[in-house]
Amino acid sequence: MRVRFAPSPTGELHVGNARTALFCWLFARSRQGRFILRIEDTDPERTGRGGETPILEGLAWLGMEWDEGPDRGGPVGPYRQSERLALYHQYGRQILHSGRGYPCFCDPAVLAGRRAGAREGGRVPGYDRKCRDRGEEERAQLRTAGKPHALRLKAPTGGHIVVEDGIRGTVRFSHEDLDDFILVRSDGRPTYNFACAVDDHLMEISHVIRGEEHLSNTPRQLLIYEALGFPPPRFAHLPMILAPDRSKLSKRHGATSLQEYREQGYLPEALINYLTLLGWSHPDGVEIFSPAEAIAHFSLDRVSPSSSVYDDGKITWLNGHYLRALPLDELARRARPFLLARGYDPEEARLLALMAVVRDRIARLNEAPDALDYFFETDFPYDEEGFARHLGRDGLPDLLDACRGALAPIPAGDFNVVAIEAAYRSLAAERGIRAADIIHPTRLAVSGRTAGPGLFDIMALLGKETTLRRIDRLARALRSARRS
RNA sequence: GGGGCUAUGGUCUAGGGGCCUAGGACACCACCCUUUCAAGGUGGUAACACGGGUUCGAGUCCCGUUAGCCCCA
Repeated sequence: MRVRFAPSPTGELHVGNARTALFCWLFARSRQGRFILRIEDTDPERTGRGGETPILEGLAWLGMEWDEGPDRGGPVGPYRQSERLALYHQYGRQILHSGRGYPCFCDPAVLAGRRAGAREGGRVPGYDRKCRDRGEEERAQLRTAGKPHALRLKAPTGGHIVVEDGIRGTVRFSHEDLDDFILVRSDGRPTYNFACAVDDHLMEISHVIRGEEHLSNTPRQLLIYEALGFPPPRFAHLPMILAPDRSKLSKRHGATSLQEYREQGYLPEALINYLTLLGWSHPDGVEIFSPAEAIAHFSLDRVSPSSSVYDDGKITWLNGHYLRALPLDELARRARPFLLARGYDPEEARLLALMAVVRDRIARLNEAPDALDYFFETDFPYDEEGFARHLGRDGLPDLLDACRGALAPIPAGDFNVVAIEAAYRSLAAERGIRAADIIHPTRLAVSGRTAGPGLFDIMALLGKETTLRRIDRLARALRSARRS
């Protein structure tokens, strides 16, 4: 079993491509096969500045190790199409000499214009086969005249061709709908279909698993295999991933590249789990599982044929789940860079304590700096609504003074959750009020917020001195706000 | 314009003729827990695109329509 993932080096690994790679990988691993990486870089327009590095990094980040590829070689290299040009030319000549193809001298610009015209006129935009029946003499003449030419396949004109798809079953295409398409352009570059067929054969690919957008290309590739006398591989076309509005997933829908997911604090284990669920289902209906678990149960017949809409809510939920499942030190290790980016650089022990207190309240690592900022900032603002609400309570500044008084006797070294809570509960009891009546204003005082971790946890983490200072600060702010 | 693929709640899906008064997950709503917010627990709302067939019986098979997507580009 040999399966390949063949991305263009666009400078980023798109989620759709990542999912394709994932299913190829799962399939290969589930069948003790080889997972091969091939870079399709013959089209300069699709070959972005970033190149292939982000793609390799993305795959590695998700934990999909490949057995052969441009960076590590293998028995059937090279693994970049740009380094295989001679091969395409060689097989192009074979097709030409065997009479299964012919040189086409038509001007590409003229053909493009005619295609556009045909489309508007409501006619079939296929090639009219003008060069198909030229005599050898005429061809030689044109060639010596230096006229540039492309190589076209002499496609069958009657009957039909059948694609046996591993996910969709039998798909029939009529030969009439396939024209004499180009194999090698006049500038020497192979077309996608040609390079793909030649490479898949030479690389001994047994299963071509790719996106549904290539299903319509498959009969063309089958024709190439036939012309070359190659036995065709098996095919399977994966459903596409759509944006919430059912259009193609693009940047305006948020994160689309793995790099972006990483920057937003998604965990690779959550992403890979989510992507596996997009189009495949575990036979036992389980939704949370490891790659190893997926490999153990993976099969193409559990892949759904219909395209799926990417659901931001679900991946976020899954990420939160994995975040909570992480051992605390591991969570801290992963969160550290996100905190550092904000200039927060706590000691290890403190970081662990902070993460313990927010881990249930964040779904992505990049939320950590916001969730923890008041532990690092001193002049944080107060939540407006919260401040306004407390402003309306008579005697609150005095009550805050009482809170301070209740906390003051606790030695700084014993300023822990138990001691603080005891002090607050007895203060509330003494005054005959609910603990909540002092807890809420205190929360606003120490964090500026109305929501967050348990108040006693926050105070203990802040320490006695900072806690008291912040209680004073709010009391002062309330008093001056009431005066004005 | 032609060809192809697809069609179960808002979303991901289970289902491959009777086990379906259509199951699970996310989201949503309610309740519980609780100092807030989360997390967690419990419960709930919500779907077989439409129309024809085939069959004793169709979400499941066939045909058409519609819609979405893909390819020729």
